[in-house]
Amino acid sequence: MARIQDVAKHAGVSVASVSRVLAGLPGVSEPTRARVMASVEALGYRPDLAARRLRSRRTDTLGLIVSDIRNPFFMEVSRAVEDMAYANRLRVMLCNADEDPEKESFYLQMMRDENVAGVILSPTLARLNNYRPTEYPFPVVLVDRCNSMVEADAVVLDNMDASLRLTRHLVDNGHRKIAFFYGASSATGQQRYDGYLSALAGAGLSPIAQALKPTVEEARIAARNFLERQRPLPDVIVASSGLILLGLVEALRDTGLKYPDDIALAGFDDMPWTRLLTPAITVIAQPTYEMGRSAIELLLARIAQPEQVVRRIMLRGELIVRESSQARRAPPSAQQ
Amino acid sequence: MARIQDVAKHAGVSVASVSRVLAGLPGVSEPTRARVMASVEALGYRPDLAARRLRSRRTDTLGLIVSDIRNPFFMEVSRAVEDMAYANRLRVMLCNADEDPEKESFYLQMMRDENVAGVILSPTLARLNNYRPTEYPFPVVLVDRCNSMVEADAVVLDNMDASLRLTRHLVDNGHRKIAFFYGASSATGQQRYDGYLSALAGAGLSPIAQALKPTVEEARIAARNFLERQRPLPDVIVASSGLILLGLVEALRDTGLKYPDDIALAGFDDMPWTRLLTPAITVIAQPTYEMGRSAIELLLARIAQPEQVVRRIMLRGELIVRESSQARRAPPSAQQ
DNA sequence: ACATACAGAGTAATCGATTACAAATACAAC
DNA sequence: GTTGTATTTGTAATCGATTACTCTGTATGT
Repeated sequence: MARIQDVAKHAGVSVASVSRVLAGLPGVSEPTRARVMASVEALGYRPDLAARRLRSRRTDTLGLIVSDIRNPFFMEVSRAVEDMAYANRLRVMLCNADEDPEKESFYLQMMRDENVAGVILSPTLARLNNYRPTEYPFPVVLVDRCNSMVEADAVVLDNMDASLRLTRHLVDNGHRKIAFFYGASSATGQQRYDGYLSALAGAGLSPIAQALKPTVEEARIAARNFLERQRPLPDVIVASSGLILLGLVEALRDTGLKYPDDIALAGFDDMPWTRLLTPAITVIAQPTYEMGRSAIELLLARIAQPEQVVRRIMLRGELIVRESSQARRAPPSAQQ
Repeated sequence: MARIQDVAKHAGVSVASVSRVLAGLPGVSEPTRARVMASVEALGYRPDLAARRLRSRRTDTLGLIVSDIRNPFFMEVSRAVEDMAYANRLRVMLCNADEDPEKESFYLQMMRDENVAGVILSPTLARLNNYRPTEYPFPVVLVDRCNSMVEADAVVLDNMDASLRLTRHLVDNGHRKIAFFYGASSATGQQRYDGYLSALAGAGLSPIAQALKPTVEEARIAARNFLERQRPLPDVIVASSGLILLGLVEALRDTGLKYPDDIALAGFDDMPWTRLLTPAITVIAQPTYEMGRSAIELLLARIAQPEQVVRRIMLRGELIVRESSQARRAPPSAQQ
């Protein structure tokens, strides 16, 4: 492996000149620059990142800590971040905290150790609830999960609004007994729950809620129990996330209930299968790619300007109405 | 930030002793070890990774270069690798080459620059076809994609066998005109095509094949054209990957054709939606998690023993028969 | 008592870059 | 020709760890 010394010798200049050329700094004459570049090429020189980072105290690396990599939502967000990072010649360390505060802490510690330039984080509820920005030696942008208490750059969906619109749509379609299955371990689930409550209150209806861990299996089990025990059945069940929605669909399958006739269905996240199922499923689609892109933009801006004012980007979810949310043919509680 | 010097001073020992304690090397007395640990604790000392890596010429980091992170298959593989890495206190740099040889080269170069301990790679066809193990300064384990020419550690599905069994199942069910949509840009697609051909040859049938780029959109467009133009329609279409299968289902939806009555369906990869659709879809399920786990095991073994003999792990796909592959009620070309 | 071995601890070289500072050179103005 | 200024280049310190090597002091065997 050629070192900067070798390049300097080969080009007949000092290491400082080589370093300056490679860093693109001014104060190098054109002939020198050309000779250095030729030598770099000739020797196939590649700077040693460890040495560079040690001396310069910089790493062109970002951290991305998502709470569940299997969730297609985070998948899309990661992809957007990857794309942007690639375009900016930055490295990304992608970590999967798995909704586990301990793993999350481990990875945040790792980010410190790696001395990353910044982190994009979708925090667990525990962390968000006592979030102190000063705790981290690097800028952090929150993604997907944030609340109004927290003073931090963030990119989130307007969860309250989206959930409210989704629930109103159901009310408008004649549904009266509206159940809500939501992930209790994230701020997002909470906010969507609040939106649901708010819509119900507006319509004078009472809530039927079920908090659970936001995984397909948990949702499936909870929903199965619910569907078997709860009588009379509600008109419709709403899922606060794509994974929970999937669990619901599986539970319906398990119990032999048909939507939307036995019970209607709606949820968050437009996944490949939501429009393929028959009947297709009504959802709030999130602008996932846009969220990832915005997050990294906020982060890069913050890195460039550490003292900039805190910015929060709130994006609007798109309500996609499909067959699953139709009211029963002869709804007992609806007038229509 | 406390440095090792500060710890040494605080504990009243030399930096060498601190380093030895932290590395868990022998030759340190118990009292010294205890004092050092106490000082590390007291100062909240964390070793500087850049310095450590520069001096030791080691990075506890692995690279994982997948060809398409949106493909649920690679998603699961990544998760397995992540899990294992977390358990071994290793870092993973996850990169998405996006089926693009240029991006793949970029990331491999990045792995060199990062001086990673090893790489898990699902190579593009171009790279695999003139793969030279010696080209890389780190051990590489191939995952998902390999062929018998290549002398490299690898974890793959027995694609030929799986595809053969899937096709035979179709033949056994009375299908005669069997179309195959496959990804032309990966070794995997090729091998599955070969398995298909082999099964057809065994049954004295002739192939109807369609090579394409392995994305949902490409498959959807190609399938739509195919379904509109091709007459008579084949009895069944097989997709060589989950993404292509998804595109096929969408194309059927687009053209209003019903499976399995108008045309039957089967494919690779058991995704969340394959069993949820009605009719559910017959697939070869891959042991994805197991593949990721095996890949990292191979890699760690190779790192520990560089001169070990090359190993290839070939896993068996599981045929999951569902309704989508049933023959037509009154099949014109089947006897049954 | 003396040589030998060995465990424990310390000193200082080293990894390969960046960068502060000094030195050299070029060029313009007087 | 001298001086001053700007530009280009070089020298050497530095980042913070690891590790080769040296130096103790104690134990063991004869």
